[in-house]
Amino acid sequence: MTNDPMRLKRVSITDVAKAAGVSPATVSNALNKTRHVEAETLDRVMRAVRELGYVPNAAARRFRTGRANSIAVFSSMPAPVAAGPSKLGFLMEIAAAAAEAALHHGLALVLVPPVPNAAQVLRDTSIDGALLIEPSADDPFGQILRDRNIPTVTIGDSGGSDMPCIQFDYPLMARLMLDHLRDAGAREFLLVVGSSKRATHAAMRSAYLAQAEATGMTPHVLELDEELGEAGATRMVAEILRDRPGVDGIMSPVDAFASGALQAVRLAGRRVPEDIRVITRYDGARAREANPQLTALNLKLDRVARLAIDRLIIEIAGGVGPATTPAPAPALIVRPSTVIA
Amino acid sequence: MTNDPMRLKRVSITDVAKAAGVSPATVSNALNKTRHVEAETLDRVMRAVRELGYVPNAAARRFRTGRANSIAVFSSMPAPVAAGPSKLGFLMEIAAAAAEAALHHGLALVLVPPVPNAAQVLRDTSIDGALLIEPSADDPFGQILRDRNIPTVTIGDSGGSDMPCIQFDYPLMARLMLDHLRDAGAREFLLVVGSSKRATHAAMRSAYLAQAEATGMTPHVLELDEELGEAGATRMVAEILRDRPGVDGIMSPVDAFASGALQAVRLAGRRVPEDIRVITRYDGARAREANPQLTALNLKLDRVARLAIDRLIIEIAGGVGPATTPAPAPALIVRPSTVIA
DNA sequence: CGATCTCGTTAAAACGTTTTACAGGCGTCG
DNA sequence: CGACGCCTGTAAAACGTTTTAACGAGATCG
Repeated sequence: MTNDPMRLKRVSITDVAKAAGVSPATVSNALNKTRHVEAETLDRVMRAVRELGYVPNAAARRFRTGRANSIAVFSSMPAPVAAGPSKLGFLMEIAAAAAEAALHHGLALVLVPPVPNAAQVLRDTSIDGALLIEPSADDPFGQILRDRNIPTVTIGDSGGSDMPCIQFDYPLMARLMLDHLRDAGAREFLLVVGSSKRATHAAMRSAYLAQAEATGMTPHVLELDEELGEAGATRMVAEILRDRPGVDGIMSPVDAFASGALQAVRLAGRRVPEDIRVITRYDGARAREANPQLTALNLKLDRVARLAIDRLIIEIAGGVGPATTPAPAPALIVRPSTVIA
Repeated sequence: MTNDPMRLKRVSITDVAKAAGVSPATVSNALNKTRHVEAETLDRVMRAVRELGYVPNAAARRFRTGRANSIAVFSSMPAPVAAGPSKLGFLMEIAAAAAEAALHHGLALVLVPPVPNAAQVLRDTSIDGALLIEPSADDPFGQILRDRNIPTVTIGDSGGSDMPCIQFDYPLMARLMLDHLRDAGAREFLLVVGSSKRATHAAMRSAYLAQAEATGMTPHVLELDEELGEAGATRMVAEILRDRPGVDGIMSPVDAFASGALQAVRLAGRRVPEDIRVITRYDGARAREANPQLTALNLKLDRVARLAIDRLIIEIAGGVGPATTPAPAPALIVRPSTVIA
């Protein structure tokens, strides 16, 4: 019924109007309930809609109203440590929960993986708002989103911008990891962070250094380009293990680095966790499938994603909301990489 | 520069035209390279664009051209067995790879999780095409997509429709699983399938029955509503294990069912794999994080997703492509749930 | 009873872009 | 030299919807 053989022109609101004997404006009002229309008229309109199989042109509507009914989720974490086809990570976990939450508010979620030409999404498709995951201080997506003033909520940390943020408690995360390493018996441990300007690295580093000073431990900080990914971590950590035989613990906020470190330990012929304990922050596929499985933090990303969507809705509506919303407290998940089963 | 204090009206193509002293049409042609414009004119236009900070209105463009520059990925697998915030699955794995591939072609990917109001995405946002994952014969999304004649590529099986398809080799999948179970020593095994009309269930069932007949094995098929998810599988499989003490193997195309079955075996006080071997089809988080880890198939979903995107591009362009494209052959991943380490 | 208000409806404008049809200039060919 | 074609540019239409301003009819009020 709805489409005739020769791929006819789609039926428009004026066709409906004509069929129902009313004006296009009335049809619009009837469908969107923007103004009251008399019951009898409404009925005629609805019947015409049904008979003609009218379905509103989303593109035209979006054009006219300026509302896109969709939001995007970005992450500037480079591919080697973020999502990859087989290594679903942070981004995808948030995307899954966010998509569901967004849909609940009538918004579609467009998924923007960390590839070089990702910014073109902002040029070629219209979105009402964006989620930005753990931006660095000089985040490229952050720049563009701000320039276009697209309502944006950041997840983790605002990266120094004034965008609203679902704030991770980085100090608490660091403390959980540090304390657990000590409790597990480590006395001299290595911190592996990324070299980007992300809050997670900075916070982890300062908490680590503070603790080192307090306990008199000699600090070892390895700073790694995130592009190097897991293999890079293996290589660099192996070097350190050779130079600093006293190291008996490794912590990293980046799961790819931790899992790379695990490799390095194995290659060095040391045992996990007996000789060296390894702990990471993000409990993703890498942590759970490592051998031995990695102790990590439950970041409760599904709840974080929902909070972010809720906050973004406010922002899009032009309402005023809190500059930062605290994320739920992370919880330690103890696994065999730090304690003997 | 780009936005003045009082949140001024966005600069449009006519503003640029005025500033450059040309017509809007020329600006359009200059930007899109639809026609040649003289070098000197082009230069004036580009300068004006830069100075005014013009950025084309994606919504208007999409409205005018009818191209949305985005595609959607749907799965009608109910939430209990498909993606969930913490159980990233089939859908998300394909989405991740598809998003990357799509972006490569200048298309954004909108992620449509299996929630009740998912169909509204088709009403409220415009898309050029869709990916539909393993549709059942009476798939609700399939219906709508066909009605609206939105170019669609199905993944796995076309669900009886005439949509182009990246075809899984279900018989081969079944054979790999059946043969491996036998090789691992199982002699009387149980097949757990969903009750929906999906090709995977039908193919698995018929291969199973054929093999049973050929080898003289008494067949046990458990058909389960997909909505029941993992817990439902545990309950029902437990019952069967009680009634049929001879069962020494369990296979299921659905990872949630297999992992539920694993629970049932444990509850029954039987050992995996010594007493009962368990094998599943989809190698997702559930399979890899189960205890013991589940033997499964590598479906090479990243390559499947890329194939699907390539095929969809053709379909959107109105070109003619193959009705079915074979997916790469699956490969068995042997894990402790079927053989002793 | 005239003025004012409310209610349902409508005509027309507006959104920003691409595209179509045309115009003028200039070179080329017959 | 006229006809024709090519090249660069432009005016105007078109896309389908929402929104604004206005309109007529009836009700209400002074």
